[in-house]
Amino acid sequence: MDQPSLKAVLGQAQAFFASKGLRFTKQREAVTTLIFRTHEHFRPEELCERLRKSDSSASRATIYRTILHLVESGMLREISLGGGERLYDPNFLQSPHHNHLVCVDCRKIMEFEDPNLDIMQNCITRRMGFSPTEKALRIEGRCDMLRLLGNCKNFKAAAKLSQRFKKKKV
Amino acid sequence: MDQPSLKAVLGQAQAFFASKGLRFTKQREAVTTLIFRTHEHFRPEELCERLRKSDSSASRATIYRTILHLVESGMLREISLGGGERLYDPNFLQSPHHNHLVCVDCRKIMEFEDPNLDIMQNCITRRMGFSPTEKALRIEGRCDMLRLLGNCKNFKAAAKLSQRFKKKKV
DNA sequence: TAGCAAAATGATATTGCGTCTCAATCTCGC
DNA sequence: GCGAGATTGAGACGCAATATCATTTTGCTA
Repeated sequence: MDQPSLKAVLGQAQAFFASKGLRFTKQREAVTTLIFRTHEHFRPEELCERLRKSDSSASRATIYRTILHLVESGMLREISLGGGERLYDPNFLQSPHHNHLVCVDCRKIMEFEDPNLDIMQNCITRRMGFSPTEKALRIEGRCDMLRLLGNCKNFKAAAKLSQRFKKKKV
Repeated sequence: MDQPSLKAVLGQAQAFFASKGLRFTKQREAVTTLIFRTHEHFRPEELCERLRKSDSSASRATIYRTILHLVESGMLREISLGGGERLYDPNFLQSPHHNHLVCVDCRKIMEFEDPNLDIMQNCITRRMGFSPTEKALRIEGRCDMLRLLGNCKNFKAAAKLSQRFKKKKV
């Protein structure tokens, strides 16, 4: 799907806040802009960091509150990796039906769509007595980076590389 | 699948520890027993609580360490709900291929198996350049409890109920 | 059996992330 | 301009998980 311009996104956010009788303040706009300017998944604390580095400003409390609002609006969604980590995904505006494939080794996340999978997901959900939501499904796999590294002659180097790889926020 | 006796499970754990040159101490046995005596998903902190109430004992540190070992052994697996919560699932010994359906409202978890889904999962994983793991897949849905509660005449009561429902560790 | 080294434990400190509180500030409508 | 209600930000707080480290336990060997 075409990706909506930042301007359109901000408009949508503003409309949502208005519909709730809330104000679209400078801070909320800054946070929203920061979130939707790129298409990266992010951790709230990262966002705080990024905002601190930018010229705009908003306190941690405000950032967390704004995230909650945006989630409520449906523009932003939480996705959870293992390890109790919480990420947010700003990409549901472009592709409302995408799912996530997570690497169990390095936590890298790939997005994908699959209509057949969606159908099956709905069937199973109903079969179990639940009702389907628009929410994503998550699959785990192995992106094979570690296995490839394991084949290196120099294991030390491989280990180091894999460490760096793990730390990289994907 | 038949569920293995606790004795067999303990034997398997002991064998794993031995294979790693580790001891199967009183504490580790107590933790392992507590985990596999029931088939409930659990939070580490809950386990600490349960152990404190029992006649055996192990410190929090030991409990966390034992959990890690059991995960490494493959007998125990981490499953993640949303909200950064971390649960552990002791049921992969009986049904190695089951998946989880999680209610987005109350976090209730249902286990299910579906060979077709497994096949599709494998296809997608490979298509994306990953290799499949034995790891579970997670679907989200709505168990409809909240919707049903919403139909109550007495909304206050419904809200309270739903709160209790949310708090209940399922 | 005594003694040693490695493994294991447990009390405590520390970290990280998220929430809560509350006084100060802002904004909108009157 | 005024007042009510919304918003903000600084800091306190809570909780889960990890790290540290002195002490204890265990298995092995002399």
